[in-house]
Amino acid sequence: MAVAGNSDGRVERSKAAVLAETYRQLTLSGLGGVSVDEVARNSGVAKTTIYRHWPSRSALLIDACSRMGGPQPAPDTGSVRTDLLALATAVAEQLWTAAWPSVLPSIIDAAERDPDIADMFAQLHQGNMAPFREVVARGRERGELRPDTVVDDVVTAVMAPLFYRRWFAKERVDDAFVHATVDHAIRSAQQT
Amino acid sequence: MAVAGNSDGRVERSKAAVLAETYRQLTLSGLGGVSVDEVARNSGVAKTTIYRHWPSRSALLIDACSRMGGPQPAPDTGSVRTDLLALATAVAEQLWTAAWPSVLPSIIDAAERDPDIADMFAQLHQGNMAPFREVVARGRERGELRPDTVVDDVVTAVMAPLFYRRWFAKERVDDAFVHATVDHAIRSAQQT
Amino acid sequence: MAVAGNSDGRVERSKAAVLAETYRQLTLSGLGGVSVDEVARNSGVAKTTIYRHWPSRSALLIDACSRMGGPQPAPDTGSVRTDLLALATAVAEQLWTAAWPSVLPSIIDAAERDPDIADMFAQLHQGNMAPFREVVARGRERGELRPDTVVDDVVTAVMAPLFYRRWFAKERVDDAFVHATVDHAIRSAQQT
Amino acid sequence: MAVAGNSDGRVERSKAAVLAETYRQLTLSGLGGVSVDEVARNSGVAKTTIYRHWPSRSALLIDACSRMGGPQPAPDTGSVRTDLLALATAVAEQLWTAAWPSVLPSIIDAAERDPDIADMFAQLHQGNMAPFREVVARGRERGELRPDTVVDDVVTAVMAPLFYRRWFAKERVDDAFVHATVDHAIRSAQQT
DNA sequence: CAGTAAACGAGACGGTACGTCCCGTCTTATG
DNA sequence: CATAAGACGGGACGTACCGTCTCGTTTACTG
Repeated sequence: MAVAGNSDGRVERSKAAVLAETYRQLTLSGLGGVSVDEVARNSGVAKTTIYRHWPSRSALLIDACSRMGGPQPAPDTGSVRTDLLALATAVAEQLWTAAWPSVLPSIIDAAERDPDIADMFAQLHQGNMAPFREVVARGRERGELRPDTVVDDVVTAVMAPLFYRRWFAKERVDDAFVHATVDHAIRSAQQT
Repeated sequence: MAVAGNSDGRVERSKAAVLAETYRQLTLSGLGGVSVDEVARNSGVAKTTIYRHWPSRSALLIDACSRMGGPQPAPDTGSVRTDLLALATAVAEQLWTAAWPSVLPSIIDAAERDPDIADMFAQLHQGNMAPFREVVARGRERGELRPDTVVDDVVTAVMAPLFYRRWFAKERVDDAFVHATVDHAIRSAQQT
Repeated sequence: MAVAGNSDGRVERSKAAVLAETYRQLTLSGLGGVSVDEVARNSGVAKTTIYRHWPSRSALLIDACSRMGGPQPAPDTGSVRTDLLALATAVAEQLWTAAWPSVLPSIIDAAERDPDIADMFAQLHQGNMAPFREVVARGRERGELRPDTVVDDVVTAVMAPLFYRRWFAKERVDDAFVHATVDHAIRSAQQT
Repeated sequence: MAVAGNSDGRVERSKAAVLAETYRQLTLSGLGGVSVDEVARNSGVAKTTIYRHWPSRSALLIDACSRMGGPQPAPDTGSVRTDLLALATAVAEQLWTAAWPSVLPSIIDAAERDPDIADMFAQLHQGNMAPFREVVARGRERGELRPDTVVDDVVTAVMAPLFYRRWFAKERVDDAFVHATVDHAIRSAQQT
């Protein structure tokens, strides 16, 4: 029967090749720099095939984007501060060195007008923030933070300055900045 | 003499019509959604003329963007907190209601690869933040903030959460959030 | 196999439509009056497609021109004079009534500067003169003309006055003129 | 009064500069290769001024063309044959070496559709042929040619082969060809 | 010698064409 | 039935030219 049709490995191979090339262009030039023709040329997969697997350029971009920035594991040192510091330092490092952050603005831009992309980005960001939320939640349960602490507010307090510095101020953050930010965020959730 | 004479108003009229239409498209679809042909069609200005005034589509976009978000006047109530609250509330309001914030991500995206656009954006953002910087500097001089306060850090502490909520979390901020953020930022600069 | 398969008739249809419209414009306004955009508009074939089949406007013109003035069959009445008269009369008729002769000057003009067009025109004219050459050659073999007759000289003697009258003198030739010209040409090749 | 207004030499100077540059472009690229903008650039005369003196590009071209190929003086050796030979040899020489013959096809092409250009060309050609007509007429008066000789037919018989060889056959004519052609033309007008 | 009118340069303007690149649809032949 | 190959219509890009226009300056003749 071969109902699922996965027996023929071609589909997987095509999709993989297309996504790989799409990802490559994505990191080079952002969402707007991805050309279906170019993807077809460089991946060796025919344009027809691409449009068979993804209904539109947009869908392909969504698919490729949603695989970006694989999930960090949440550290568990027993201290919110240490955990958050580890996570924040890693994110700060990536924000200025990895390829994928340069794609974020174009995704956010597209999300501004395309609900599907907005959904994808929400999920993507949700995934990326998961370790932060987990670490904060654990800290609250351990009593390090006030029981009425709103997890997202703490996460926001940690992440927002990093993103801001990456894209609005152009200055790269150093360890001191990350430390101060994390301390600041925690203190807010500890104060009476 | 009067060689440079602008007495022929055609240039002004053309430029104005083009910039207006460009701005319109900009707020509708971001940087990537602006088409020179479309601008020509809707503005009644010939494509040739557009290219006579701006050497490239990019230059036109830069010009149009740099006129966005006119400068807020800096309030001076005698209290940093009140001043910052007023400014932050206004910005928060605009972030979710005005047309131009939806263009920001596309600008930031373009800036990621185009140095000219990066420069324009730096200047634009500089301009938009000026009142904040002024208000904070005044507070520091009045002794409301520690003398070693770094102005930009305070501004970052106020703005970052607003931007983060606008584009990463999709939740609109309320007055309570703005208050908390401003208080938080000020407290950091007051603590011993 | 059949790799090259022309089974998809679209190419043929596109090419035909484009060439037809090009020919139409050609006869109306000469080489210089053919506009690719106009051809695209009137033929219903997209400009992109036109440039897919011809690398440049020039190539399209060359292609369209080289199909002009289909080959006359060479008559064979057994007499050079009768044969030549028939051919020359037909040419004279066409020179003043058909559409394509009006294109010749623009081709000759272009050939003055563009070697590709010069080649095309040489071949085109070669084709148009073929029946004349054949008829003269046969007459020489039959002994009607001296054995050392240079075929091209006879053809020139017949054609040159017709062309001259068409474009330099504006007077249309009549049968008497054609007769005199042909007789004259033949006599030159018969005299001792 | 100063009605004629020619006292101001600027008009003459402008016209001369424009015509010179036009002529230069004309011989380089034919009628179609003349660009008013380019003429303005290279002549130092403003486009406005050009259009002040000539109502259209076409008019400028007509003006420039009509000054081409200054009038040959008609030789008078006392023999039609010698006179014609001199003239024909000179023309043959020019056809392959001078600059202006390369413009003729584009003029003829334009004449095909533009009556004004047709008139200009008729007059131009008339002027160029004048010496030939004069020489033949004198020969007829002297009795060298039959009294019922049609002048234009003799001129045609001499010129047509030269033009034909220049533009249809690409082979340059030699002295022998010119001699044969002239002899041939004269003989036709002598025969009973 | 001041005033006027023509000629001029500089260049803005709307419009059409050029040839290229991309998008998303389509048609066909091959595995 | 997935695929490669590629034709197709459509839209945008940035450049060149055409002929019209507006403006301020120079030049020469006038009163």
